Amino acid sequence: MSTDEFSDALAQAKFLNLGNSLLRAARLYRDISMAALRQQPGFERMRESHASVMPHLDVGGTRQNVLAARMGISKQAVGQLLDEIEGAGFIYRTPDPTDKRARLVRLTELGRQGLLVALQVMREIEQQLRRAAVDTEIDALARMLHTLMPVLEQLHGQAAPALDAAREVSHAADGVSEG
Amino acid sequence: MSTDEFSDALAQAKFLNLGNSLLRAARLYRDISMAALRQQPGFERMRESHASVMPHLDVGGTRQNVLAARMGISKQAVGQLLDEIEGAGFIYRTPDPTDKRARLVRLTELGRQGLLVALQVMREIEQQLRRAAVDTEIDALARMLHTLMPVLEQLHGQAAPALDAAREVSHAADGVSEG
DNA sequence: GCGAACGGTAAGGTAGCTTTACCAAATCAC
DNA sequence: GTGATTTGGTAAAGCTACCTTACCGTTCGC
Repeated sequence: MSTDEFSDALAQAKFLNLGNSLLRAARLYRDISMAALRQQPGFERMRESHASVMPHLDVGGTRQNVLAARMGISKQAVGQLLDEIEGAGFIYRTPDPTDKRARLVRLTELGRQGLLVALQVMREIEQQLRRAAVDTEIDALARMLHTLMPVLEQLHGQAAPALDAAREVSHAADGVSEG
Repeated sequence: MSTDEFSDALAQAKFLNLGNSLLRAARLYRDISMAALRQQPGFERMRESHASVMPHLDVGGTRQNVLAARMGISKQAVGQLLDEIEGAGFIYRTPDPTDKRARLVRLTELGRQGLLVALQVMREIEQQLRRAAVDTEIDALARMLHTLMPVLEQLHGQAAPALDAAREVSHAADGVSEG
């Protein structure tokens, strides 16, 4: 491969990158909303991980293992996280009357208010986006992400098997050294 | 606020969430591509952070502080990261002839191959998406993210000041306790 | 030439997870 | 009903991917 060919490929890699765009947009959105949230009285010290739990809580209370499953993280991580959030006053835990091993996680009044504020913040960001960009694009973006998600989930399930064709290019590391 | 009203708000929070969709899509994309990359011989132990450096490298070599600036992380983090990637054989470092303090980071042949494989993997994922979804939507999605990015960047710069209106809802924590 | 700025390293800390190991309650097997 | 297994949760340690503070040597501005 010539240096020119490689330069072209490199340039392509920098621009043809849907994943990177998604990641950057997601991070910006997250940082913007968290900054706004932390401006509200009572939520100054809220962290992203705290916020990520809230939408998974049911009104009637939720078991920790259910939270873990919904969030896709380990029970231990959930337990740790909840310790912090409980300390911050957003949730409380009560024993589950139907199972002596289990505990039910519930939002405190402060936690409920937090959720509402977060909701409002999200609406604000959307409005700002609509104001600055072409209005209909926001809806379209949301719709697209929604339709693409199952495809991504499926690819994620199959993971590598579906992407064997990449091997065609990859003579990589077959007798390559240099430094 | 009634429980019903709150339930509605909670339900809304779960679905009206552009940021969450972005984040989930981004993570899925990332995990899919990394899994595919790791299937290639020579890249079994590559991590996401490793991959994230590669596209920032110039053909002629790049200084570490430049990398740090481009990636938006500290010089120390870059140094650490590069130690690992150097150990894995993807890059090498040479003294900068024009500045005795600096070192230039360059891709090894293996590193170049890695970039090409990554590029191919990305193309594969796009093809899969196009196969499964409406073809034109992928282009539109990329275009939208592209147009929305500056808006997000700007909001991120202003951060909270632009989102004061959220305060209208937030009587939160004004004389709230309960547990 | 001298102080400030810059390129980079060293050491220690933190967030947000994971893995392994465990306990007690609940459920199943028969 | 008793024993084996599963389940809800905790404990402790480790890991990744950063950051902060502190520092050293080089180079630049003037």
